[in-house]
Amino acid sequence: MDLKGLYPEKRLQDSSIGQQVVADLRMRILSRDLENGSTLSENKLSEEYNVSRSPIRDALKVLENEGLVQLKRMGAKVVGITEKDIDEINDVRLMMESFVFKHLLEEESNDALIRELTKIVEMMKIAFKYKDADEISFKDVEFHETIIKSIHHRYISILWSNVKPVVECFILLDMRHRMEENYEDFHRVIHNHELLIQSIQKKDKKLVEEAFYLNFRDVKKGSDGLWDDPVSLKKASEYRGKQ
Amino acid sequence: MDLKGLYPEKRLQDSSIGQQVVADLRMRILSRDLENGSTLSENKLSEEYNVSRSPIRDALKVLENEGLVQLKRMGAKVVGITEKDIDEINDVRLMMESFVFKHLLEEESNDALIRELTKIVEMMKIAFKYKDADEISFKDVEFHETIIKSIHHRYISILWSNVKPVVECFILLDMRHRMEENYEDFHRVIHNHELLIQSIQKKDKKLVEEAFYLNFRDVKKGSDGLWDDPVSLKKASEYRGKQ
DNA sequence: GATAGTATACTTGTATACAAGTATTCATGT
DNA sequence: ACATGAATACTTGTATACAAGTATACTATC
Repeated sequence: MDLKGLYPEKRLQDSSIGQQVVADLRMRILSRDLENGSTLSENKLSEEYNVSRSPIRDALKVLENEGLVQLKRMGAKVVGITEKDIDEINDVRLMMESFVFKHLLEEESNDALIRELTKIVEMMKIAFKYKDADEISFKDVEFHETIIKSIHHRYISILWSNVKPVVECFILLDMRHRMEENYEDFHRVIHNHELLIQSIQKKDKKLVEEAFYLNFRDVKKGSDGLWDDPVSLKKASEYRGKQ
Repeated sequence: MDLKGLYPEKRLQDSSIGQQVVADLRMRILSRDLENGSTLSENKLSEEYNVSRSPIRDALKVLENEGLVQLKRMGAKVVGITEKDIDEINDVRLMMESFVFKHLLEEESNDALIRELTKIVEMMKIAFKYKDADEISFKDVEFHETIIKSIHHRYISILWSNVKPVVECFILLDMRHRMEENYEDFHRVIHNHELLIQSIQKKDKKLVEEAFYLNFRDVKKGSDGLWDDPVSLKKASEYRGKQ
């Protein structure tokens, strides 16, 4: 099988071919390696990846669910994402996390959650120290996932599982981009997460919303223009760290 | 192919076998025809439905996305839904529609939307007049979908598309149940939708949230106990109208 | 040259075949 | 009686084959 390798391969260790193809295609779409509006053919893809049509079919179905392709009568049309879509994803992330926080207020203690989040941020710092953009990304996603899952609300978890792959993918590209262009940004990224922990701990509704808002706004600012700039995107997608 | 036929067949006219199986399995899971906790085998299902494994596989993947089964190493474990899950679905529906309304406030005119919603409610009334529980259900779903899609927000639409099938399914069962047990409820169902239209028209944030809340609360009240009562569920699932 | 009709090369959806892996069962040895 | 281990019957994931349908291109006709 011939993946483009934009997605960290160690994360695909025990995955089926189908899942590997999904991860690869997703990265290719978000990084514009596959042009928006172009049409993917199951046959051509299966040739390109040197696998049969079965895993390709599976992959395209998953991508359709995520809104990255449209399965038409003939071929899968690449939809991809623009700057506006990133804003919209963050819209719904903010919506979901606000929802979660409302539920967090009803719990008697958040100690376990706080502890877990603190651990993740500490690991983010290590990843930052070693300039490992990918690891920072995964920890970032894990941070937010941990918050969401903490309220054990089945349907908010299902919603999250449907946006998570795209979020993960765009954070990966975003962080790689920052690592090259806005290195100092990471201090703020980490600071924002610490702020979030504090405000959750204080159960201060206003503070939390501010922290959420700050986080998503900084995310936007740091990568401004990235998603409509094919050159930066290509660079980011091919970034492999400095070590 | 041998479907159980719990899902209105006319809606499956041009669907692929895979899609038909999804709809059938979904209804069977929600109506407890397939017991929660039981394990589905691709082979057994393909025998039962007299189709090959391919469409069954597709179906199970879709159901996994919706959280109705868990694809384990051996077999698909039926998760199904309880009364609590219904509450949680309505939680996220309320969250999503509140989000949508916030965006609606920013539009200069909602006339087209109001017109569309009014049309749908009128059709609901006709469906009610003819005691067509299924058609009422579809119009109910269409009503909420119309609101959600009206703001042309890609990711809220994607989220909706992921919960829609389950919502549709549980509304179907719910309405069939009411048609037999709480017939008079429909007046309130329709009234609630009219209320919702009015409050959207007035752009009154408070009124809308009240209307949303009322709608979802009444939904809950009207079908209280249904989801933990296998007998009622079975009756509802087999309901075919009085004509 | 324009148009209608046909042939061809694609497409998807389904069926089937196969390989690799896992649970279960049953027999064997202690 | 109980543990160990091999045989069996399952499972999934992938590959391949086929049927039915659709777009494209070409040819024949006006």
